[in-house]
Amino acid sequence: MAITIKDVAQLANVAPSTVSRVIANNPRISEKTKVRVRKAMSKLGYHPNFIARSLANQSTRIIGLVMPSSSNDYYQNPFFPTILQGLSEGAQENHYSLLLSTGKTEDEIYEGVVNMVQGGMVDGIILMYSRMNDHILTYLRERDFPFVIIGKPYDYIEEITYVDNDNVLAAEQATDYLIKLGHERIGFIGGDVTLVMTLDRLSGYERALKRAGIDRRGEYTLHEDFLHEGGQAAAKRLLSIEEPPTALVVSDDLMALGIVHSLREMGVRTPEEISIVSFNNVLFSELSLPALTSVDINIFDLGYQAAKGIIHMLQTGDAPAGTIIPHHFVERHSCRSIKQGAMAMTY
Amino acid sequence: MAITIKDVAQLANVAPSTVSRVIANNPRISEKTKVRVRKAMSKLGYHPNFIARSLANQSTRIIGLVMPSSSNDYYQNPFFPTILQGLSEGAQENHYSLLLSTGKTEDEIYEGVVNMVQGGMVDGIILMYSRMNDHILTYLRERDFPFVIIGKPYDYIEEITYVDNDNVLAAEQATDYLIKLGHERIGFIGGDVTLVMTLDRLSGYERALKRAGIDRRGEYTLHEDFLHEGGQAAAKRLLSIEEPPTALVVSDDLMALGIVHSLREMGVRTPEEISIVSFNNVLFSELSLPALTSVDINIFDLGYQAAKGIIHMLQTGDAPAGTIIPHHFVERHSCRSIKQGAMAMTY
DNA sequence: ATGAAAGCGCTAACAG
DNA sequence: CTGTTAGCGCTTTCAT
Repeated sequence: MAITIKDVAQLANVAPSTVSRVIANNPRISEKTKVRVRKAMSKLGYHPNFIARSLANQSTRIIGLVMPSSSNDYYQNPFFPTILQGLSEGAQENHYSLLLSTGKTEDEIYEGVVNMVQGGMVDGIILMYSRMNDHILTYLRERDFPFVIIGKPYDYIEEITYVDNDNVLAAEQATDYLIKLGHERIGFIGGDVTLVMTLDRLSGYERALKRAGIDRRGEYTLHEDFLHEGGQAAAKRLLSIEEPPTALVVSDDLMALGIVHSLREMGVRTPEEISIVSFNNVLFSELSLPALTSVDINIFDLGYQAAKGIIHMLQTGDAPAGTIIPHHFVERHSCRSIKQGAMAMTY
Repeated sequence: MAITIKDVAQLANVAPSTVSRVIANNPRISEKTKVRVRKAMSKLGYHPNFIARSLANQSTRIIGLVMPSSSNDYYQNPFFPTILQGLSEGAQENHYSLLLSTGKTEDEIYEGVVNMVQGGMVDGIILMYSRMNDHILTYLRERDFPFVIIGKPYDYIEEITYVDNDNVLAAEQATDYLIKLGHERIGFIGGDVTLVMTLDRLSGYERALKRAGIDRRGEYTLHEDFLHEGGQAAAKRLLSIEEPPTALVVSDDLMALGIVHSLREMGVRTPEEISIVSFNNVLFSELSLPALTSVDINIFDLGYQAAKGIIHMLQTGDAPAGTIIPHHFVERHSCRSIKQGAMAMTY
């Protein structure tokens, strides 16, 4: 058995409650005894027991992290660790810890969250994604349990604290960029259609086309899980269209890389024959060939602000509204102008 | 206040301890009362409180995860999330949770670990790296606290439970491969030199050279943090050598990508002018240009087995020895043969 | 300024 | 088979 508050109390000749007060740095304890107690603590190598404290306090200073159930893809994407780094830093600064949800299927994850919440393991939850009709979100709302969502809520946006980019605007700008380069046959390759992020980027894409007076073609929009097939399916589909697009807006760098790769295998070169702009600007976007033109969404900040947000909620009790993290466009070498007479922008 | 065991007891007309026994599915309770108690539980929506249980049991069913302090690089590398996925799956299967260490500096991390351990927050620890003279390792050993290390222990290898690849052999094979292709001027680009993994790969590289009767040249071995500079520094250094290497063994795919990129910018093409074999075989190794020849070290398994290992230790009390995860060589297009008369192996 | 005592919710002897 | 009781280690009234 480890050193407890009682051992310290005994050595310092005070009551356990006094030791507790010293730990909390209660001002009603005289400096003298504080010093004496602290000496006893370090002499014994005392360390407070978190579990006991949590039980008494009804608070653990632990934040639960919930990942989407399509975890395989999520884990593979550099998006995930970066956001985790942001969360970690935000938590650390306020002396909070992070508990990971495990579980592969949606049910397993749901159950895990219920255990975390009802089991009193966490003071708050961060949902690392936003999707439509999410059971977990509903559950947390019903119980009125503090949570922050990374991404734009699908419903009840006024009542939920979230951290997000302006994905509609970002996608609109990305599409605009392609339009300015002279492209009209522009496709959109999205990720998981149940994620609000995907929907937002799609509507930004549509808005840009509309404003430019370009008709949107159904066959130019693809939504699938291309990570594992490395974009093969998407590439084939695109090339089978009679009038294939000359440019693509791709919802994610890794997907973009897969598509570039597959198209190349089928003899279509980027950016010579097809221009691509993608999202996230992860580290390898810069290192790939061609280097990817990408929208940097400040992934780290997304995590950092989410951590700050939930901690703020827990400490003050009030729920800040949505926080929008700025994005910026990073032009590299995966797009070329197809205006008549323009120079090719190649690597 | 939430529903407690007492509420259930009252409704079911039994003592709290009986409810506790029903939760534990104690065989000494009659089916009748079990049913009655369970009915009461679901009627009230009872959920056991983890904290209280942990305090009484002196066990949390939580495993602490410790990442290296050079976290920036670590987080950026797809290695990290994949290993986490393995850990997560191994934990989930046994109903354990994962607590992340936060903290950027070595001191912060150390303090975090001490809090986890002495605070009773975790039953065991997984060190996600192995480095020489690690304070944390020493601390855990001194306290005789259960832990598993991912990577080969630098010291006391007989006394520590670990999960690792045979990195020496893997690097030897990778180097052999290049030698067989006719290369003699082979360089080695390692990562953090305090990581045992780096040392092992270096010695495998040296062993292969030695066996082939090739003198090792000091200037062919580079150790730096190339992630952020995208390999610029390494590329420059290599090209400044009078007789630059014709092939490289690179300790990590992401680094390899950075070097390929930088060399390309300086006019040196892979694999035409320089062959590269790297490690880890992360997803984008296949998608990059050229696709990287890489040693697949089964990252997921590394994590999965580590989780299994610590849980086994916790449940049985005995400490399994080292587990070696097999690796395999994945030949792609980043190397070419330079034997006289041989065909170039290009993409 | 400090001590005594109750209690956070659960488990585990010990009785019966 | 089930109830009683005493903790797990800490916090927090309520006294003094």
